[in-house]
Amino acid sequence: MVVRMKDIARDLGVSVVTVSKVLRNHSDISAETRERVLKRVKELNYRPNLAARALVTGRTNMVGLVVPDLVHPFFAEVAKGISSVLRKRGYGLVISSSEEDPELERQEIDDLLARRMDVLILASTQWTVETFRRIESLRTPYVLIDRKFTGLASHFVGVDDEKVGAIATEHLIQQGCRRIAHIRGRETSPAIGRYEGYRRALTANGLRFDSRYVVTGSSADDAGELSGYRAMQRLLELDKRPDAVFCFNDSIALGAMKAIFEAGLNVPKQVAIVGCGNFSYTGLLRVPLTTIDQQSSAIGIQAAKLALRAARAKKPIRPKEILLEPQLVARASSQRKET
Amino acid sequence: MVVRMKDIARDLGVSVVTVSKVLRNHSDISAETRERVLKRVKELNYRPNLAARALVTGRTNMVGLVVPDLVHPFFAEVAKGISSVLRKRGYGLVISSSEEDPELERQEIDDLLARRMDVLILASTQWTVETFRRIESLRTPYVLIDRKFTGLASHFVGVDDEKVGAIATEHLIQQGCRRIAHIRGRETSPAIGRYEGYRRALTANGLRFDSRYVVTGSSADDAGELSGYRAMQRLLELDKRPDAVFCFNDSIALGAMKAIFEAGLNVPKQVAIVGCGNFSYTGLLRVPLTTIDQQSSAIGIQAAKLALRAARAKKPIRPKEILLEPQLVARASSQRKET
DNA sequence: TTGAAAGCGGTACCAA
DNA sequence: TTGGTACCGCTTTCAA
Repeated sequence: MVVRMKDIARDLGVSVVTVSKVLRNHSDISAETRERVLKRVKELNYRPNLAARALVTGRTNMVGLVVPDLVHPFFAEVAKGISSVLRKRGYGLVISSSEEDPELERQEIDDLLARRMDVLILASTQWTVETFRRIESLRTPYVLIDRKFTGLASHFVGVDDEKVGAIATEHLIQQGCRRIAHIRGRETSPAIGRYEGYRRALTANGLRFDSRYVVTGSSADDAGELSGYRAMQRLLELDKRPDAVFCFNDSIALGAMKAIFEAGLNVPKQVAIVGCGNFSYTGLLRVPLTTIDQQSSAIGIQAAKLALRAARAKKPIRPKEILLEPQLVARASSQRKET
Repeated sequence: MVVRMKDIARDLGVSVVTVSKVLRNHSDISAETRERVLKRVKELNYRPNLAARALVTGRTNMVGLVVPDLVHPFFAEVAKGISSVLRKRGYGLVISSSEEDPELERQEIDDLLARRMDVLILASTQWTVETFRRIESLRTPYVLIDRKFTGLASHFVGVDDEKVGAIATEHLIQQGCRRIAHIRGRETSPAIGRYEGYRRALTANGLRFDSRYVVTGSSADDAGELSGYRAMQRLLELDKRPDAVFCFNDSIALGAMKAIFEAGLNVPKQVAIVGCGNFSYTGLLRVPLTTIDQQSSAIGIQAAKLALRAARAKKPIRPKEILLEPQLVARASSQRKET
C-alpha cells in the first residue's frame, strides 16, 4: 500500500518530525539519523503526500495555466516552454482550455483558485478586469501572457506587438510594395498593437494610410483561414488592388493566400504576403510564408520564471512587463527582389 | 482573505459539519438551513479548499497526463479531448511532457503519483513495463494511449494501427500503384501495427512484399520531416523506383514529398503519397496530402471517460481496450484516377 | 539533536 | 436534522 511518514518513523524508532526534517534538508539532524532515514525512504520508495503538505504549508507547488486553445501552435509552444521551466523547479502544471469563451474561462479560473494554485498564468479572453480583481482579492498572483489589458497593473509577458506590425510592414516596403493592406484581428491587445505598428511604419516611410486597405478578420485559429480568405477577396475587389498584405496571424495569411491564388494572381509578384506566428508548417506551403516569429517558447519560459518569482515572494512584487523582440522570418511569399 | 467553512458556520451559528453537508448535497439537512448556508456561501464567494478535501477523501479529483510532446498536433488534440471531458465532470488536468525521454517520463510519473492523481493517462515512451508495475503497486489506475505494450494487461485507447496501414496501402493499390514503399517508424506499437497492415494489404492484393521498399524513419515530429526526406531519397535511388509511398505520419510524409519534388518528380503522377495523422495543415500544402485520420480527439475523449470510470471504481476494473476506426482522408497527393 | 502537541481545512461516523 | 469528535498526512513551534 501507500507508505507514509509514520511508517518510516515506526520502522526506525524515531518520530515523524525527524523524518520530515530529513526530507526537507533541515540542518538539525545528526548525520547518522539522516542516513538511516534516507536509506529506509529509498527502500520503501517513499514519496511524501503533496496534498497533505499543501494543506499545511498553504502552497501546492502547482501553477495553473489557462489558454484559449491548446491545439493552437502558439499556445502549445507557450505551454511547452512553461512546462520546461516548472519541471526543473519541481512545480506541476495544471492546464485548462477556455475555448475562447470568457464565461468558461471564468469557471476554469475559479476551479484553479479552488485547487489553490500558487500562481496563475493566463492568456485571457476576458473583456473586463472584474475576474482579475477576484483573483487579486484571494491574494493569488497571476501573470498575463499574449493579451494585456489597459488599466490593469499586472504582470505581463508577450511580444512587442507594435514592433511586429512595424517590422512586417517595413519589410514589405523594402520589397518595393506601395499599396500595403492589413487584415487585422479583433479588439485584443495584439491586434491593436500590430495595427498601430502597421500604421506607424506606413507614415514613417512616407506612405499614405488608407482605411479601405484595412479589414478585420477573426483571430480564432480555425475560423482564421476562412476569414482571411474572405477578407482577401474583399481587398482584391478594390479599385486599386493592394500589392501586399500583412496578416494578423499565419492562419489568416493562409486563407488570404488561397484567395490570391484563386484570383489567378502570383505570390509574391503581384501580391506579397507576411503573416505572424511562424507556425511550424508555414515553410512547407506551395509558396513558403514570410512571417514574424513571436517567440512563443520564450514567452512561456519568461512567464514561468516570472510566475515562480511571484509565487515565492512573501509580498506581492511590483508588476513587471516583459516584452520580447519579434523576428522577421523572410521566405518566398514576400521576396520580390533578388538578394 | 480566504474564506473557510468555519467562517460560514460561525456567521450562521451552525456547525461546520452542517455546512459541509449542504455543499455536498446531503439529504439530511432542512430546506431552511440549506438556504441560509447557500446564501452565505454565495455572498462570501466561498469555494472549498480542494487540497484539504483531497487529504481526507484520498481523492484529488485530478487526472495526470504524460505525453511525449505537447506541441505535436496529435497529442495536443488528444489533450484537448481529454480536457473537454474532465471539465464537465469537475476534474482537473495536470499535464507533463516527457520530451520523448523515458527517464524524464519516469520522473514525471513519479511526480504525478506524489501529487496523488486519481488516475493517469499515458502516451508512454518506456521500453519496459517496470514503471507500470510501480504505478500498479500504488493502486493508481492508468490508461495507456497511442502506444501499447505486449504482456501488459492495461487499459488502452488508440486507433487500430493495423487498419491504418491496410487502408492506406489498399487505397494506393486502388489508385493503380504497384510498387508501394513504406517509411515506417521506430519500434513502437503504432509503427509495428501500421507496418503489419501494410504487409497484409500487399499480399492480400497479390503484390509482392519487398523489404528494400521499407525504410525506417524517426517518428519524432521535428526529426520526422528530415528523416522522411532522407528516407525518400534512398527509396528514389532504387533500381525500380517506387510509384507510391505510405508514410508512418504526416511529418515524415512532408519530408518525403520534399525529396520527391527535388528529384523533379510529380506527386501523385510519378509517386503517390499517403501520410497519417491528418494534421491541420496537410490540406494546405503545394499538393494537399492524403492521410489517415487517427481520431486524435476521440482518443482523448474515450481515454478520459475510461480513466474516470477506473478512478471511481472501488476495485480495479478489468483492463479494457478501445480501438478506434481510422478514416481515409483522400486528397490530391494520391489521386491518380479521375473520379 | 529530537519529539510532543497543535493544527492546516475539510470529511466520516455516530450519538444526541 | 444537527453537531461533537476523531482523523487524513504532513509541518510548525517550542520544550526537553
